[in-house]
Amino acid sequence: MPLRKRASDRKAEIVAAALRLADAAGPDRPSTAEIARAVGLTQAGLFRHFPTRAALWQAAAAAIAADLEAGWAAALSDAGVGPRERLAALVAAQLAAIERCPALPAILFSPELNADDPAIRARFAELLGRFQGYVAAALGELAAEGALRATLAPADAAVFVTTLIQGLAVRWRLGGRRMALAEEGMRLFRVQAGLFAPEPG
Amino acid sequence: MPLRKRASDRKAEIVAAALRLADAAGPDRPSTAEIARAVGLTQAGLFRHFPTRAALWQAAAAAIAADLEAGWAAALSDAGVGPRERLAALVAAQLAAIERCPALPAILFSPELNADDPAIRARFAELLGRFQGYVAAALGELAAEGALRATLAPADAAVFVTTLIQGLAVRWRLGGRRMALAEEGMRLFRVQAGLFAPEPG
DNA sequence: CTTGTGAGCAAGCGATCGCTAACATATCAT
DNA sequence: ATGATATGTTAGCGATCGCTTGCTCACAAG
Repeated sequence: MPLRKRASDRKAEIVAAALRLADAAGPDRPSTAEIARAVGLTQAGLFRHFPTRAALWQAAAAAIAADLEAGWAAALSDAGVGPRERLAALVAAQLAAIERCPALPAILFSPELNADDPAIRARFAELLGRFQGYVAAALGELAAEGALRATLAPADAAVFVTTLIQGLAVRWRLGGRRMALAEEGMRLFRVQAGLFAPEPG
Repeated sequence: MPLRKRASDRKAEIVAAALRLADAAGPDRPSTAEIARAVGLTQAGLFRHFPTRAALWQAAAAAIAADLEAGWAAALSDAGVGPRERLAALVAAQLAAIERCPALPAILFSPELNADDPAIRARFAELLGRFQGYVAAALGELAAEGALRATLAPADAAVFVTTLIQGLAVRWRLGGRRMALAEEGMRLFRVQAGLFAPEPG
């Protein structure tokens, strides 16, 4: 094993450590010294790879965006059968992404990262909007099929779905992650989807 | 007007300023200097009223708890007619509390304040559990009346209700508070409650 | 009018923050 | 083998952090 790692590997390592630490301390919270220690570097060594602390978090934001988008793409492609399966795949992908990076909700929704950096803020807003759009689109197709209650607007249903995911993630985090997020999340999602179905009468 | 204020007034003023600033910067974020400037004191003057910075946030947590509990008590008492009205009153009270203190969700759910201070963490966990309990109890009564779908467990329904509130609060905050939280929240709650009702057949 | 106390300020402490400069060495290309 | 480059280190900068010290003075009680 080489004593020194390639810059690309180090960058990924640093970003991963930052996200891991952010989960415990809060978004934007871990200091450069903490992050450096986590990857076995001196604090100054960090600045070989990122010109500034803000750049580090921009890279972290980009990594998050890439991970989310990959998950959505997979959900939208291999579940091509119908809107019902596509919706479930989207929810599953989102829950899986949160399990992979528990700091994700805190990072996406917290003001710390957003406040300072308008670029990150805009990027995250666009990300959240995209997911909301995918969910709403699937629900719209369900409505067109008559698979949604007449009294339930697809946009409202999308709010129910996305707030359920986000709320469960927060609950999972606060509860010390004792429950299995994906399993419990999909169970509740199926219950919710059952409520969306039109009355048989 | 006296040049100097009574300590009790100052304390309340300081706590209010801290909560107001926390909304913009994130929980636990505003420095003692910022808070002091907001109330027209020097940074050192702050420590006449709170022995430590942590004590300030403990007082803020207590203020939040008192506000929430007062809202719940009102909702539980004056809506004594039935579980349906009680549930709506609880949701309305929670939305109103969030409108009064927009930093509330961030403070309740963020790790910054909780991580350092186990006392605050426990207090907030108890608060959230209480609200969840009130909601679940009302939904349980509805179920006993046969006013809930047979396939819908009251505990699951309570998750849907609380995650809706919390999710809307985050959305409200991120969207720059352009929507009217209470109005939109109650509208969506009513839609959701409609989904909970048993099928007429 | 005096006096004790409570509410405030100016100044500065040690620690930590993000970041830079100067220097060192592992690794790669030739 | 050797020079160039990339990946590190040590040391330290200025700013800011929470907090303490020593002092001032407004205000209420006697």
